[in-house]
Amino acid sequence: MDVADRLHSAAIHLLRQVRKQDVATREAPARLSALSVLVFGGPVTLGQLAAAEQVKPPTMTRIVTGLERSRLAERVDDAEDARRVRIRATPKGVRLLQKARQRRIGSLAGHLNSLAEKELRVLGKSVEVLESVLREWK
Amino acid sequence: MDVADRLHSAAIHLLRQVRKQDVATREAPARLSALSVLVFGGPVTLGQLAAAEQVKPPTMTRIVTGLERSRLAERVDDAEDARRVRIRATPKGVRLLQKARQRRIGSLAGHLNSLAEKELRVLGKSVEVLESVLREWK
DNA sequence: TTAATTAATTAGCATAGCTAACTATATTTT
DNA sequence: AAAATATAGTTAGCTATGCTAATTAATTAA
Repeated sequence: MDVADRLHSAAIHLLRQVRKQDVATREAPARLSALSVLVFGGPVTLGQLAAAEQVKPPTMTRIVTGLERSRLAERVDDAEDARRVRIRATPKGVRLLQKARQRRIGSLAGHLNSLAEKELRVLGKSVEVLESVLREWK
Repeated sequence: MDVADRLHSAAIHLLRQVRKQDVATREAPARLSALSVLVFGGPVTLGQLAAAEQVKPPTMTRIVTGLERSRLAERVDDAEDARRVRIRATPKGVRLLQKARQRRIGSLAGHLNSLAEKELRVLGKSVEVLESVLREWK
C-alpha cells in the first residue's frame, strides 16, 4: 500500500513536470495524446481511438476534426466497412509528435543524469517490473 | 534516454488505469486534482492553487466556484491581505477525496500484489529515487 | 498622496467532455 | 429478399475547462 501510494504520487508529479514542455507545440493536450496513439499505434478507426483515449465517440470526432484542421491527421475511408473511418497521422503530425516527445523525454533524461549508476540501474529494473504489471492490467 | 522514455510511458499508462476509478466520485478531473492539493497541502490562496495546478487564475476561479457549489471547498477571507482569498477543503471535501484516493491506491496495490517480494523491494527503492529526482526538479 | 503593483474576478472565446438523437451502413431474422 | 436489428460515426446542445484582455479592489512604492 505504501509503495502504491508513493508510486502514484510520483507518477503524477513526474508527468506534471514533463508536460510543461508541451506548450512549445501550441497544440492542446487531448490532441497531442490522440496523435501519440496514431503515431505509435498506426492507423485506427475513430472508435478504437476513442476507446484508447477513454473518451466517447462524439468527443473523438471533434478531436480528430481539430487534428485535421491543423493537418496533423486525416480521415481515410475504410475499404471493408463503409461505416468506419480510419484515422492516420500525416507526416507533419509524425514530425510534430516526435519533437514533442523528444522534448519530454529530454527533459526527464536531463533530470535523471544526476543519478548514480546504481540508482539508474534500479530505476531501469523497476520500469521493467511496471511494464509487466501494466501488461497484466485489466 | 531509454529509461526516461520507458519510465515516461509507464507513468502515462499507470495513471490512465488508476484514473478509471475516479468516475465513482462524479466529480471532474480538474476539481479532484485541485481538491487533492487542498486536502494534502492545507489551505492556500487561489493564486497558489492555480500555480500548483499549472493553470491561470481565471481558470482556478471557476474550478473553485465549482468545488464550492458541491460543498467540497470554501473561500475564506485572508486576514493579512484583503485582496487574497484562501481556499480550504470542507470536511465533505476531505472525505470525498480520501475515498477517491483510496480507490486509486487500492486499485494499484491490487495489481502490485502479484509481484514477487524482490520486485516489490526494487519498486520501493526506485520510488525513493524518483522522489529525490522530483525534489530537485526545477 | 499619487503611481505602480498585485490578487482575484468578469467577459468572451476555443476546446473538450457528456448524452440523446440522427444518418448511413452491415448483419440477422423471418 | 425484406424487414428488423445492430453498429459506426456525426450532429446538436449542454457543462466544464483552458486561455487572454480588461476590470475592481487592495497593497506597496515613489
